Amino acid sequence: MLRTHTCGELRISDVNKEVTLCGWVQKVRDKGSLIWVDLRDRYGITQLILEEEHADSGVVDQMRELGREFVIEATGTVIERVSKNDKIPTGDIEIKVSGISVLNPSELPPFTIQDDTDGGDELRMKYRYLDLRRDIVRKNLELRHKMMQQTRSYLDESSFIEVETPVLIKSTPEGARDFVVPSRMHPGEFYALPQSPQTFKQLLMVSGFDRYYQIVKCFRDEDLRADRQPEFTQIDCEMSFVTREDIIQTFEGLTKHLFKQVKGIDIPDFPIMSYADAIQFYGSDKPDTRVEMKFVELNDLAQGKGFVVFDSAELVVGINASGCASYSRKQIDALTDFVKRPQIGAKGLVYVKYNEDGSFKSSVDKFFDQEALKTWAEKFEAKPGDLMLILAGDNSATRKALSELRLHMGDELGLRDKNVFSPLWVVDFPLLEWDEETERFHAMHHPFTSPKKEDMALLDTDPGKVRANAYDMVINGVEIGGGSIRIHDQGMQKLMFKHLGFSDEEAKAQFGFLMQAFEYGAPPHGGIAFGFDRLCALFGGSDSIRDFIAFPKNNAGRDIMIDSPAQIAGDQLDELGIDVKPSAD
RNA sequence: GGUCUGGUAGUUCAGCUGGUUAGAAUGCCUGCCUGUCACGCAGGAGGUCGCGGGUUCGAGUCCCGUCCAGACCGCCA
Repeated sequence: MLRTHTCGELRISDVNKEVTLCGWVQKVRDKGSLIWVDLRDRYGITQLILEEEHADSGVVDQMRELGREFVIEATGTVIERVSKNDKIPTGDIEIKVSGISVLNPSELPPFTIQDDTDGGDELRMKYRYLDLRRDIVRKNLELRHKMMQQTRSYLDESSFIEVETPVLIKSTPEGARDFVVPSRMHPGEFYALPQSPQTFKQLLMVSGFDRYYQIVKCFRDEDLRADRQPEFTQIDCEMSFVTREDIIQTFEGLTKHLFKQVKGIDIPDFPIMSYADAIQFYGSDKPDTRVEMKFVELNDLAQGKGFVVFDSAELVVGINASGCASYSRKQIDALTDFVKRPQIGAKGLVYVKYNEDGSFKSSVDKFFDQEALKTWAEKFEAKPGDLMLILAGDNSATRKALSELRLHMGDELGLRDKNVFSPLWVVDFPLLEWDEETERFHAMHHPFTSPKKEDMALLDTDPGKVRANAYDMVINGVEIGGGSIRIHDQGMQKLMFKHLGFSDEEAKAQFGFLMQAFEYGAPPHGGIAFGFDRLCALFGGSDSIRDFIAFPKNNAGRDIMIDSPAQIAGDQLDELGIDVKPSAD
């Protein structure tokens, strides 16, 4: 070992020890006859000191030549500091340097290696290896590591077996776009990277593994977001001989275990909410329940009074913002602008102020008298001092818009605290969703999701009404995990493919191996998959998953450090039997 | 595919309704400093204002196009 200690471990009790430290030069402070160097490694910072008078002049010169991020080895004696620094754990001591050697000099880094770095995102990503030297980014990866260890420990103790499934698989037309990989040995044929190990884990259930998990990379060739990367990590799980309740119990347990072990927080049992309720009361299938403000529907009270916006609307619905009656005209105009943004697309916003004196002031006073507005307030359970915000229009678009407004008000009122965690299960999703473009149903979750027994009869009469044995875990408005009880009966699976518009031949070509497996004794089974990157970001208090991934891609799916994706050489293309069209421009 | 925001010194940014030689902070370089730890003090270097075109006597500033980055909508079984 080049070093005797790390830069984070020496304390006052180590005084007089001869030590050798290795690390990166964080900072040189040359005070003339006193020179300090902050030496940094993964474990912390230790201060080196040299007194010009009492030191070898060669060492002094070497010390003066050090630059930021030089890698050095320094030998010396641990001494107690004259003036201590209580901001760092090693602040009581420093190393009186007797010898120093530069293991490797460094170019001047393009940004400062500090928590409050002066570097912008693009620069940080281009020099990600330097960015990862920063404390806060490294801590995010340490958090990720801990989450991974605790996940494995919990699942291992619950008799789960981690099994690796292939990464080179087959493309399917359903769902997200696949990343494809050309095959050299089979020109014109392609592998696909898995969007999830779904079919393989179901096959493992057929094989009798009973409890499977895998912390696994998955790939989707879709547009990115702050919380979406083209390659991402799932905690993928499957269990046999279970009901929905068993899955919920097991993985609520995993989540509570992680909160306890990683954050030291005890989380009470998760509420269970139906998809229908989530949409009705929150306008979203992933409600942020840190915020109250449930939707209140006003069609019965607000329609037929001559206000054409309400009268012509499919839905009149609002929320009550507690204590916001004091909002100024300017603030309410800002809220109106917010809902009118093209991304939200509401036509306008109706407000009703419930003044402290018990009177009402609204933007629809022309159509509704004080008595009428009082009945609204009662329905909202509003109190004097509250502000009711109401939208009207087409059912689903209006709910969506009000959901955005609800979250916005939650932000304004400071209700979306990063240190508060509000998990819940959303269950009974629709099995099928009508797709206007292709004019057919497609599976909301995936085609292996089982319908609820009591809704089976509707499959032929009203397929859109059939509910699935599916569940999502939602925390603070983020979809953290989702899964379902699967179909294990080949007849049922065939029926499902039929409803999804697959011909027998197509179903066989795509998923024949699964249908065949179901003929050989498939146990009832179900599972769940967690978005691991999102879970880490949630635990780390961030909306973006990028800083919880060592080497993430940017908004356009590009890695600007290694500059990928990139073209490949012509003879590589030839070998693969691929012709690349010249680009359209 | 679309909407919005941004691109000016190594870096983070300011630069108003177009008008002398484009600024600040920080970083960097030189010198000074015996208790610094966001050290301090003095001095210095550092710019194709993303790129292309246009309007104008004159463009960092206005217009058009384009590239890059970020957030979002569509998309994400």
